[in-house]
Amino acid sequence: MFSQSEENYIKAIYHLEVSPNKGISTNAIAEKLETKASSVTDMIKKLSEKELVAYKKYQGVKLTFHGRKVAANIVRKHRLWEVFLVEKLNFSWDEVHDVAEQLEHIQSPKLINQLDALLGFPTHDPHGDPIPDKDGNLNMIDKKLLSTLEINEIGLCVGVEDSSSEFLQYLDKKNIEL
Amino acid sequence: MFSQSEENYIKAIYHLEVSPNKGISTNAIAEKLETKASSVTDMIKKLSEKELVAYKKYQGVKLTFHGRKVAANIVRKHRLWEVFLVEKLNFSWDEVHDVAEQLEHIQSPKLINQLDALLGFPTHDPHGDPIPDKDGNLNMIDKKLLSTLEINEIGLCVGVEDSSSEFLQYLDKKNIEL
DNA sequence: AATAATTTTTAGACAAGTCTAAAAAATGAT
DNA sequence: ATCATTTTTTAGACTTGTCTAAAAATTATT
Repeated sequence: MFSQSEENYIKAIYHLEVSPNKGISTNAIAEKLETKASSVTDMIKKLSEKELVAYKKYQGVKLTFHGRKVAANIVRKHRLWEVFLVEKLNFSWDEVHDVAEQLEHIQSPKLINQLDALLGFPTHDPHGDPIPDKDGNLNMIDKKLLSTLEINEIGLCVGVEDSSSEFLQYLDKKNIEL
Repeated sequence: MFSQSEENYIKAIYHLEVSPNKGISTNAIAEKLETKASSVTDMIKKLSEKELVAYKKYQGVKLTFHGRKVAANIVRKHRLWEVFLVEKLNFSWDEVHDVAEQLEHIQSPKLINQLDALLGFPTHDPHGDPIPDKDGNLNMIDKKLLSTLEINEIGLCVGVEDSSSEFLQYLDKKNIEL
């Protein structure tokens, strides 16, 4: 399997890939993972050897098909654990991230499938983000920023961009929930 | 906190300590962790610096009070996760060990306390082993008759049912004492 | 008690993952 | 198009945890 570091890099690249066209810059990854650009270069080489990413010097990096599947699986685990923490263990939605960050690295397909079942096959995590299925696919829905809504325009709040505790608590105060 | 390796060593020493009197040998730890004696010596030095174990060269190693608490907490987590896997995720008792081995390293006191509650504060894991409480105490002393011990099962003799002289002298002859 | 066998420790090496500092490539500005 | 700035890569070093091989200490045997 993959080391925790490798998984963290793969996931970071996955999250940075808005469109799968252009490569992700070394600096962007370094910033996301709070590490140094030189460390990113090193790790990218290893991921490239394992064919999880396509990499050409100075050109940034892209996930391969296989890499994207691996990433989606990590995200799937992360989000299922978040649902578990909120639904079963009474965590609030702003407390789950750090723990889920650890739990996502647990290696056991059976564990995840049974957890999925225990939770009733949820489609979204507590922040409203979609949970990839076993094959790494997810159902996209069209979202717009709350700040771009017109006055009197009606919408259903389904997710947040910023999942910091401060912001989530601010939303709670404003009685905005998913 | 402690690294996974450190935690694994602490737990191994904890499990090897049948009576807290004599030190655990380097070789015994190496065998339990399927590693080499030289690696054990290296790690023991680090644990000793952190005051988790008391160590004197060539004399074996013993957990400190603090070390024993840390160990009990890891065992607590391991066994609670085992209960979770069996009770909530339909694992069978012989499937849980490897996954629990991973889950025991997750760092979140709230997670463990909530899990404990979800499971109804179980006192024993699916193998019948007792679960330490939050303070690391094994409240109920699990007593069983010596005659019911399996071959190679380890126990600490804490009392006798029959206190006749003949029986006690028989125990002396077998070098069994409290 | 002296020697043999075993256990433990030391010394030196290696892999993974990270860092700093410097070199190389790409990008931006005049 | 050239020079300056930014980004990326390389080179070398450090930490953690491991290993092998050899030295030192302990334990067992005669």
